[in-house]
Formats: sequence, C-alpha cells, structure tokens
Amino acid sequence: MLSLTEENYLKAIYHLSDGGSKAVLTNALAEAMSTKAASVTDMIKKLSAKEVITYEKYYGVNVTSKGKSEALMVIRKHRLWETFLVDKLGFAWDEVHEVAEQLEHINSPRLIEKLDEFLGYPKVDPHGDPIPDHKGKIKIVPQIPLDQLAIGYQGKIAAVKDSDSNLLKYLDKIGARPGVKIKILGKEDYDESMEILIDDHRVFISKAVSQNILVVG
Amino acid sequence: MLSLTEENYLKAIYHLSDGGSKAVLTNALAEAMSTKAASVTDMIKKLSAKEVITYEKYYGVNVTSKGKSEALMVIRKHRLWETFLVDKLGFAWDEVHEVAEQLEHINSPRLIEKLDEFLGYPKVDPHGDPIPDHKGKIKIVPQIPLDQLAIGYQGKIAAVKDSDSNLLKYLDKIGARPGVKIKILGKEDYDESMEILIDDHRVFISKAVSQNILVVG
DNA sequence: ACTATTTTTTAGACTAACCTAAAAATATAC
DNA sequence: GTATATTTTTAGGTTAGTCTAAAAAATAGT
Ligand SMILES: [Mn+2]
Ligand SMILES: [Mn+2]
Ligand SMILES: [Mn+2]
Ligand SMILES: [Mn+2]
Repeated sequence: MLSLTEENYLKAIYHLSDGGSKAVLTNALAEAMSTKAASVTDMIKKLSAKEVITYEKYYGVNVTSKGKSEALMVIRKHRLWETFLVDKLGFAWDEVHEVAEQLEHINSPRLIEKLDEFLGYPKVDPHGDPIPDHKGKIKIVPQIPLDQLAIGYQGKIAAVKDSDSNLLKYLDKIGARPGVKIKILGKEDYDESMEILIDDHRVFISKAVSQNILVVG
Repeated sequence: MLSLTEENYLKAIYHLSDGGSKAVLTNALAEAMSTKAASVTDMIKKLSAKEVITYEKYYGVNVTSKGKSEALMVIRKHRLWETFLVDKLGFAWDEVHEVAEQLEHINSPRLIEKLDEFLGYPKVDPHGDPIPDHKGKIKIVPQIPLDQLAIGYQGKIAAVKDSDSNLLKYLDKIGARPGVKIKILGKEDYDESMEILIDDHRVFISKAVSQNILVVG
C-alpha cells in the first residue's frame, strides 16, 4: 500500500530512471517533485522500507521489480484516464494531464479494468504514450526527440511530451499529432531551429519545440 | 479550499443535519466518521474557521450557506460518478458507493460539467437519490421510509439507502428498484415485518429492510 | 594530496489528522 | 438543589510529509 505522495515519488523515480534502467540522484528527484533534497531523503527511506526502490546513501536510488510494476500501474491509470477524457468527454489534449494526475490515484482494480474495456483497450494515450496492459506489460518503441536527427530524416510522429499545455496547443496548431508524417527539410546550426514538413505542410520550429516531438525511425 | 478529510466531515454534517435543517452533535459526528469525539472537536474548529459551519461549544454545529453549497457539490460529484459507473461501465448498483467515495474528491469543475453532459444530465443516481445541478440546486421530494406506513399504502419506490452492498443485492433480488410500484398487503405488529407487493410480486420483508426503502406518497 | 565546491544527509521544527486520558460543562435523578 | 451520569472539550502525544540550517560525504581543482 503506497500513499498518494509515495505513488507520485515512485512514478517520478520510474520516469527519471528511464523505466528502471539507471540510478536517480536526490537532487534530480527534488527538482522533479518541486521539493527540497531533505524531503526527498526522508521519502526514499520510506520507499526503500517498502521495497519498491533500493537505496545506497549518497549514490541515489534504483527501482525494484516490485516498484516497477507499481509505477506501471499508476502510469496505466494516468494514460487510460487521459484517453477517457479526450475520447469520451471531449477534452482537448492539453487539458487532461492535471486531471489525470488526480485520477491516477483512485484505487479500484475493477474500475480500471472496466474503463479499459469501455475505451476499447487503447494501446496509446492522446499524446502517443503507450498504455501498459493489466499485467503492467508495456510496448516500448524506441522514440527519438526530433532535435537529435539530421536534415533528410523522414518518419512518423510517435508521441509528444504531455505536461506543458502551451506546447500542446502549439503542436496542435501546426498539426503535429501522433501518427502524422514528418520530414526535416533544413536545420540551422546556430540555434538548432528547423524547417520541417508536417503532413505535407511547411513549418519552422525552434529547438524548444523539436525536443518535445518524439519520432520513430 | 477544503482538504479531502474536511470534505468528508462536511458531507457527513450535511447529511446528519438533514440538509442543514438541524444542529449536529459531536458524538453523532464521531460515530458517523468512525472516529473519536476529540478528533471531531479538532476538526469542527477548522471547519468553523473556514466558515462552512458555525460552532457553539457543547451545543453542536450548523452548516452555513457556503457550507451547504460546498457539501452539495461533493454530493453532486458522488452521484454523477455512481451514475457513470452503472450506466457506462456496467457496474452493479451495490458496487459503486466505495469507488464514488474516492472519485467525489477529484477537483475539476470542467470534468464534472463534461461528465454531467456525457451522462445526459441525469436527475437521480442509481439508488434514486437526486443529483444536485451545477448550481447546487436539488429537487427535494419528501421521501418516507416504508416501515412508517400502514397496510393499504400504495405508491412508488423513490430511492433506497446506498451504502450497504448486501442490502442492495437483496433489494435487487426482490425487484425493489427506484420507480417500481409497491403496496403494503400486511404488517405484523410484533416485529413490524411486512408482506408487500413489488411490481405485482408478493414478498415478505423485515423491518431492517423496510426502513431502507424510501417511497413517495 | 590537499583544499574548495557541490551534493547529500541529519537535526530540529512545523502542520494536518489522528489518538488516549483527564478536566470541564451539561444533562439527569432523586 | 445537590449528586451522579453523560457529553464535550482540553492537554499532551503520534505519524506523514514538509521545511531550514548545519554537518558530513563525495567530487573537482590545482
Ligand atoms: Mn499526462
Ligand atoms: Mn499523456
Ligand atoms: Mn453512494
Ligand atoms: Mn447513491
């Protein structure tokens, strides 16, 4: 049994560790949780006592396999609720993250299975992020931020970062949605801004934007 | 801004005061909240500081008009979520109360308006309880517990008490649902058990059951 | 290798929500 | 109207989660 706060810490650790593949440092977690390092140290002791992370003093924390599956369940709930809000209630994709941050903590296995069924077992959420199944299994497709690719790249938008509402509104305006074709036409060395083709439509974007567009090769 | 715990206390006060029409005593509230009188005294000081109740030492609390509208919003959310769970997700009516106790604390005015629209602006929840509208207005139809009526009474089931899952399963089995015709055929003085007609179907029920069936005249 | 800087942990304190035990106020009984 | 019983409040303490300031460990610079 994790408290709401513990669930939020665990989820942040899971994301910062890239799905459990590397250690997370105290300050990085403090930054992500908008709190102080001292509070983080307190919390990681608790999470470590509950065996969802391992903790080596001064060297950061690692997620255990128990921790991974608990984090994935919270992520599953978050993404299913986002899908519900967009597909069924008509929310825009920039309006759902904050509400899903609350809904992801509702504790009812039956509710989440019924919701999944009601939504038709969606594979990705409105931002293109994969939804873990009821066993916590998640299809990881390697996603590359657009700013790391060169002129001539051609592919499809897989997902976009979902926590900044203004970014999402802008991406929506230029038509940058998951599944849409994309091509890099030009790249400026000085500021890494780009000229791209989105669904056969020319757009100039800064690095601040290209960083948040994730594509598949 | 009320905390989750404060919302639960306020809702309990609202119900115990019959919608704000009488004072609520400390012990009654402690009983309802499954807590101790000392904890209640602490909490009512906080609620009183937030001006959702008035508090006179040793004489109980009363809900203010601000408190009433806040309580009604929580009740609105509770009943809309119950309706969602039954109508859209296929829950049975005895399975929804506990989940709605969690969902009623999700804070997003837009969510609740969209949900109301999605459900087609329902007037009552699955148990027959009226759903306050977005302004907190609620249609109060005087409801009488069946055990308070005499032989010969004839009318319609308005609502049933919703927090006991076993009661609801039983009521469902005998066909006692909101909207169904009901008639009292006989009543035993000794234990106040009854023979009734539910939708032209004869059933014997104890007082424990008839207390929880609410009818309109 | 030693000092300076950065990172992390510890120490001590605060608030919300809860508890038990004791004191105070109110209600009841004769 | 005084004594007893009941109800409510106060006093003091606990846990979860947070904070600031100080101490300790690790890292970097020369
Ligand atoms: Mn999100
Ligand atoms: Mn998302
Ligand atoms: Mn209910
Ligand atoms: Mn109900």
